[in-house]
Amino acid sequence: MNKVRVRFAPSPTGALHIGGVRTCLYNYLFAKQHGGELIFRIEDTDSQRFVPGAEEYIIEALTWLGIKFDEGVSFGGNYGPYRQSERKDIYKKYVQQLLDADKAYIAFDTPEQLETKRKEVANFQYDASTRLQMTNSLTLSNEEVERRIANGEQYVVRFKIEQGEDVVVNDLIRGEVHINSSILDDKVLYKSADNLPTYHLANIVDDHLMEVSHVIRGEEWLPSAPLHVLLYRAFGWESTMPQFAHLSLLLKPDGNGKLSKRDGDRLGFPVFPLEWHDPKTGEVSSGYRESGYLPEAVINFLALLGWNPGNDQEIMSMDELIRLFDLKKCSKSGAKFDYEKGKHFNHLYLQKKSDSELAQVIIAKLNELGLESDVQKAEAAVAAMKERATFVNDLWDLCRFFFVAPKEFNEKDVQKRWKPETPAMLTDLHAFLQTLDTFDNAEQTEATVKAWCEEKGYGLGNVMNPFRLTLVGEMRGPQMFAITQILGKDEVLRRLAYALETIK
RNA sequence: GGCCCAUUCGUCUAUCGGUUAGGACGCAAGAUUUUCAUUCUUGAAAGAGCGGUUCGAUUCCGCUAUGGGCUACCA
Repeated sequence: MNKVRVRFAPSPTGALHIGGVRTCLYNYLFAKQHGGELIFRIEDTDSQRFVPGAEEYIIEALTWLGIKFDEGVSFGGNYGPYRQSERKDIYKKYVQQLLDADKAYIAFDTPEQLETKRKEVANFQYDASTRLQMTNSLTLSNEEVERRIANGEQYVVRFKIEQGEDVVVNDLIRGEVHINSSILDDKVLYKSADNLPTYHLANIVDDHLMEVSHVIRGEEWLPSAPLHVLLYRAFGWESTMPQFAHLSLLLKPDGNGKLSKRDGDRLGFPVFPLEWHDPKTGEVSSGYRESGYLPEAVINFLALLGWNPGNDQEIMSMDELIRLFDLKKCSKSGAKFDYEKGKHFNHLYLQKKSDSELAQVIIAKLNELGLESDVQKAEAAVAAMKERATFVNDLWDLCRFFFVAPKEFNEKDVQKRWKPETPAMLTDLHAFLQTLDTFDNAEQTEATVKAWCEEKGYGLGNVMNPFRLTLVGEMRGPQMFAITQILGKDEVLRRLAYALETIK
């Protein structure tokens, strides 16, 4: 196999969709597995849809996820420029080549004229059967064409597709896909209005010039793949044409259709890797990073949506994914996006993090709130609580009570656990705890307190449940004596006393 | 409408003609627990339909149905 060179080539029209992230990931895995290169190209041939900030967003998102490019926009390389809007001269040359070879022609039909044509004629298509009835260089004299251009009349260049040819696309995932060229229309390759090519032309020229070996992209491109094959042929580049692999789409979790930007907010999960502030609408969309996801978890989860290693293994690091990834094992059918499973992966990856690393989240929050930050205590709290957390953001909610004493007590829990005899018992407990030196050994404290309860004839539950209420404020949390150990004697006694004063 | 792609538990999927159709998420039950979780165990849960090919089809072929994509001077 020749040198593997693949590209990820988004349009800067907004935030990078999670499906786009997956496409990029697969390209990355494939490139790394074969010791090849991943190129980052910006396809901004539609000046109308350009959104400022999108390019930076895409780079930041992929960097966060650990996907690295070898060359491209902002990464350098010898095949630039990598932004299509900066390659106008290159495209112009190749369009001319097609024109000279009579494989393309100039057309003056305005969008409005085409629009009315489509309304008049059912299933109208600009192709071999209709092109001779239209206003183009095939029906106009050379002089007339030149006159119109000289007059500044706008035109497009269309690809002249011959009819009746069986075009074969050899897809690495789907096998051979046949399409008859008769159903293809004479695609617009170039627009004089903005001096830019359309996707199809730019794509072929760039992939050829950048020596791309494999085109791994979404299934939405499969119908135009035959057109691309025809273009390679028209340029005489068929022998070096890249191999194609069309990935199945990510579908909405409910109902029908492919996953869209709107689905995230509608169904309550992010569809973007990072939070996105739309500069045009001012709309804010949530992101995986801000929601407390770990990049490793997102990668692992995404990799499995449409691919699997062929066995039961599900947990894989980026390195393992690189080693195991296989285009042939990519599924042909679309995958509904399963948010619950994504959460599960994040939970798993969160558990793998060390206490000291996760404690940083608590420290940051303490600093933010102007509270005293105690690294040891934060680590102990995280150690006690992390297994309950799904997201990084859950950590503070879970650990909060260790650092902020309850001011109020959950009413329902009080009703259920705070019995008439409780104040007397807890007052008694308070006095007893005062006699202990330290709570540093949870097991020992537990044994001591249990023995005391027994001696006093107090039911364990009658003491422990309201005791928990006084320390936590509600009936939740880890083992009681893990709590007392972390809080320490002074704080425990203080909370106990406060609760006895407060709860009526 | 036309063209293309697809179809195994609710969801993601394994199976390269012969299996009690496996795993994971989710769900249910049980165990653990002085609380809430976590965890563990167990369970329910699938080859779209109809025809072929074959000794034998989830697996190969065809049709139908269903889902998806494309059908722009958007990518």
